[in-house]
Amino acid sequence: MKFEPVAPVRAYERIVEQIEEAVVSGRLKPGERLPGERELMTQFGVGRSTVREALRVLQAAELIRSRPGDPRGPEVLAASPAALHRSMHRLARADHVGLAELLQFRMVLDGSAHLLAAQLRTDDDLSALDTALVAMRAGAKEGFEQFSHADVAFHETIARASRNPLLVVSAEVVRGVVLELIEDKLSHARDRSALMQSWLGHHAEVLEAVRAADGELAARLARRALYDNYAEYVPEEQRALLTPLL
Amino acid sequence: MKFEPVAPVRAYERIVEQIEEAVVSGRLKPGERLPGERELMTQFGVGRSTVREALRVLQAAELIRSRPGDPRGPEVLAASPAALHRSMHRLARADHVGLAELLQFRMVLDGSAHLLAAQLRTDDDLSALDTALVAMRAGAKEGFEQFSHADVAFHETIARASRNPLLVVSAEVVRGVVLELIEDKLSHARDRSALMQSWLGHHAEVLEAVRAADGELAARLARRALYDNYAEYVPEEQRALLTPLL
DNA sequence: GCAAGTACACTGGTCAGACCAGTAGCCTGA
DNA sequence: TCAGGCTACTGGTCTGACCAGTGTACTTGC
Repeated sequence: MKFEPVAPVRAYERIVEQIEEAVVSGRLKPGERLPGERELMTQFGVGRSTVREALRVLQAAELIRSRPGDPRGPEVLAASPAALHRSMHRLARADHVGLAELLQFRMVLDGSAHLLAAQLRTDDDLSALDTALVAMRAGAKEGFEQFSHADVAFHETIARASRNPLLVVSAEVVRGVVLELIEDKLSHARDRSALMQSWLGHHAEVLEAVRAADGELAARLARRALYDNYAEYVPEEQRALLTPLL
Repeated sequence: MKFEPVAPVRAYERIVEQIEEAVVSGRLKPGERLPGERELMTQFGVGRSTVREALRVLQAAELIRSRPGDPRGPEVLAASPAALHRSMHRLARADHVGLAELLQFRMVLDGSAHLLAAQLRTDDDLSALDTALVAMRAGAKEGFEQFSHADVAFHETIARASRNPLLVVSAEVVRGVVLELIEDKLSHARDRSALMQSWLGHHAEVLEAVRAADGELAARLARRALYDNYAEYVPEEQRALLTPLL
């Protein structure tokens, strides 16, 4: 005979559960409104502070948003990767997850995205990629920031062409965290224009592989590009984590 | 001239920022204690409800834990993937993500985990995998639930051997969500023992590839095993999403 | 009739004070 | 020495209050 350990369940947690269930199950759709706090406290039969703590938790999870003065009540938000981004960022800043692991993960995700994109891409995807690459060439002349924006757009186009929202979101999150970790080093990079030229070359190659529907090649090129551009910021003894992916 | 939009900053958010900064920067180490709520309200110069809402947010982010009655105050927790797990779970349950996408993502993650595990595995990893496989064989005789447990353990051992905590967590989360989506169908499966035998065969093959340090083979086998076992639950017209990974 | 402006009811954010169940650690008595 | 009880204090919850700010409906001016 085995018993489960029990933990006291706080009132606010029960409220969070109920509302979260209603949101993720789709019974409450994005844009819809929750009753106001005073109404919720009668519906749940608790005090306002309890209701508020529940709403705080839901708000921190990016499920709802409440603004003072709005008589329509708290708004149910569309699912967004913001919470995922935050928790991954926190985890990354904590120990156990360094740049090496992040970069490795990004090589995995980006590589797979390229693989899938190359095999599932439509003509629309290809032309979107063409324009993205053109924008990168233009951005390279204007400045590093514009170039970065265009670069991000290119990667997002690839991810979208993979037809997998989880891949899109994860890749986006990991890319963001990686960039945050090295943006200071990147901004001190000596020869930015050489950097941008190198990236442009990589991207053009990748695009050709995608156009040729050669998934393996596109994936390998993408991973290689990440390695070439970022490995120098990874401590030397950890680069062994990355090389198996090349 | 461009101005940034401003959002009013709530008092509790400032408190969250300060404490979070102290935690992630390492100024507050896991196991250490925060002052009690009444003490915090004097330090921050706010009311107790404000302090509590801040603590709720931090608690939802798995940064602290507070228990009533403990005179030492709220405890700072070690960084854990629990929050990441929750947010990814929520995102995956949200719409736009069906079984096909989940399975595709899982094939990507598991495949990469196997690839890395095969190339980075130590002898300890190999013996852990051996015992996991033995446990699966034993579990197959006892019942489906024991078998499932052992199967999960095998996958987790692989993931850990990949040396990437992000991969471990993501794979675990996606596996959990996939299982949630099809557990009812799985429990109605006609011939469970044949199912278990098939899985056992797949795992043994994979293990040999890992032992031989053949990453490509291990990855391909792992993806193929997932496809063979789960593709039947994916609507036919969406299986095209999965085949590029085989 | 309609647009601009205003008043108001109500929202969420915050505070103060209170009560309760439950805990950690001390303190007592054997 | 140690089991058992005591107590001061914890976090969880409730009530009631005030405020700045908002959306709506109404009024005003044209």
